[in-house]
Amino acid sequence: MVQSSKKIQGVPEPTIRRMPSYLAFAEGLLRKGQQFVSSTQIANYMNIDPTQVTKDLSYTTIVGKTRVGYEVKALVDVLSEFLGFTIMDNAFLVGAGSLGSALLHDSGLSHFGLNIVAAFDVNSSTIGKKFNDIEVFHIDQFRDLSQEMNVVMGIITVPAENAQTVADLMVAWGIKAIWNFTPARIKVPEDIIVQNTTLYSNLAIIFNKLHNDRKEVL
Amino acid sequence: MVQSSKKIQGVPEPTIRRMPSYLAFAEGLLRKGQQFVSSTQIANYMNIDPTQVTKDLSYTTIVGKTRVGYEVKALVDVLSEFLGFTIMDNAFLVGAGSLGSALLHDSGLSHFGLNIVAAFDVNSSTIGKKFNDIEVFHIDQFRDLSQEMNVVMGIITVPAENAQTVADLMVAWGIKAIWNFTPARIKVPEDIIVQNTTLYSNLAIIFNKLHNDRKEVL
DNA sequence: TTCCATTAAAGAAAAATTTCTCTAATGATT
DNA sequence: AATCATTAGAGAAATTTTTCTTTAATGGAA
Ligand SMILES: NC(=O)c1ccc[n+]([C@@H]2O[C@H](COP(=O)([O-])OP(=O)(O)OC[C@H]3O[C@@H](n4cnc5c(N)ncnc54)[C@H](O)[C@@H]3O)[C@@H](O)[C@H]2O)c1
Ligand SMILES: NC(=O)c1ccc[n+]([C@@H]2O[C@H](COP(=O)([O-])OP(=O)(O)OC[C@H]3O[C@@H](n4cnc5c(N)ncnc54)[C@H](O)[C@@H]3O)[C@@H](O)[C@H]2O)c1
Repeated sequence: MVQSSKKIQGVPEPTIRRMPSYLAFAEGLLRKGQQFVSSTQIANYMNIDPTQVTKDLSYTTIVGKTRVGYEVKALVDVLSEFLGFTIMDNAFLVGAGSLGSALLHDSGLSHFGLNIVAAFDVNSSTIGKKFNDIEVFHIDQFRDLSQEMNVVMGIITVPAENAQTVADLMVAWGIKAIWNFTPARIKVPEDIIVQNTTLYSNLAIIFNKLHNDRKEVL
Repeated sequence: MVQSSKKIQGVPEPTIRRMPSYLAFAEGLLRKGQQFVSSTQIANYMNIDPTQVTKDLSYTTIVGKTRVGYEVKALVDVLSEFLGFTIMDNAFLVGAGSLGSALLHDSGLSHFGLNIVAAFDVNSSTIGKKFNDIEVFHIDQFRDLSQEMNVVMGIITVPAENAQTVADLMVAWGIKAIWNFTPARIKVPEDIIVQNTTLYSNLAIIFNKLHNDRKEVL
């Protein structure tokens, strides 16, 4: 694949995927008042190898104490910081349908550094509504608002066939990253970050295991 | 990690994750009336390497034609079959809140072989409601219904702190696979299949790229 | 105090996944 | 008819990710 010439060997993607779960676990421990947590404990919770945990955490600045583990409070702080959950990024959501409105409702997103400032749709019956204090505007107002607010991310939750149209619009108005929930793959300029989140991939994995287990009667 | 003694080297998980997108693309081509599709075309759509596509498809029974590619209709059939989307599996959903009701609304799931037969909640204001013809029952009715219908999958969309309680309940009533949308990791017997779908992982990946790009001004 | 078991961390090894290379086939072009 | 360019597919190589091994540290038990 043709990539931008130099690719600064960053943090492995699987590592980044696991980190929000480490964080969620650590936050739980913090609430319960636990002061230290070992890689063994985290690994047990996650159902992975303990060395995987230490290796993952070695990408951050945290240092553990032999025979004790990591300080829970420090772990929460370091992971939040590392994952970029302490910086608030503004986002627009386009397609305030069933999935879109669920995302608007989700306060977890703002907890993790994503601030959805407005939603857009074309369906007149949803325009003007508010979900969790986020108002739904007509898509034509996209232009004006994106310039006013400092919006870096666009969330696409329209039907798959409209994904490209919406993506083009987002690119045109200077959005830097797109979180695409449709099964469609969108074409955007190279410098735009795209994250596809296809729930059906997860379904496929469950089915694969489920149906294989059925055959595997031995 | 301690795994069940023999692990029949199956299809790579990354491959399975890509397949639903191949399928969605092929279905689109089929609707447009295109008869053949090459790995190059698929790869271009997916933004991956063409040999990745041929390698992935080599796990299925389809055979391509040199200089022509794969027959679109056959590709759709083979992938649907391979991914288990032609077998209908029954599922229960627990937690008919914002995410839960979005999933109930989503007809994509039934298109991909998942038939949500009933939903459960504890909130009296949602009990009795219907989403997309799927009724919401009180969680206490879980027992009776799971025995009547042949339900193999449980979908968890309750707040994270209640995930384990719900999982225990699902296990107790003979469910084989759990699709967990909460950030919490649940503990279940070894033979139960668990698929965690944490949207915040995707968010972490976007932020990582977005914030790195900001620094990487060179 | 002495010993022991548990732990983080670093590096090596193994395993999994992706990318590259080559070959043979074949439709299209000259 | 001959040539060319594109393709699937197989196997090798490279890369990435996970797991294993070793070392050193240290809190708690004897
Ligand atoms: N609902 C789910 O749980 C779920 C699950 C997985 C994937 N998805 C995917 O998410 C996407 C949305 O699904 P949904 O269930 O929310 O659909 P939906 O029909 O409930 O919502 C789509 C919304 O987009 C709006 N819209 C359509 N075209 C638009 C445009 N050009 N500009 C702005 N708004 C537009 C519609 O008016 C509607 O409100 C689909 O691609 C679907 O495959 C949904
Ligand atoms: N909404 C989203 O877009 C979103 C995104 C990512 C992750 N999530 C996760 O999904 C989960 C649900 O989120 P949500 O936004 O739908 O929350 P929600 O509060 O809208 O819905 C939760 C529902 O579960 C019900 N419930 C609570 N305890 C229950 C129990 N013991 N048995 C049965 N039902 C019970 C509640 O009555 C409520 O209806 C959370 O863990 C959240 O982190 C949600």
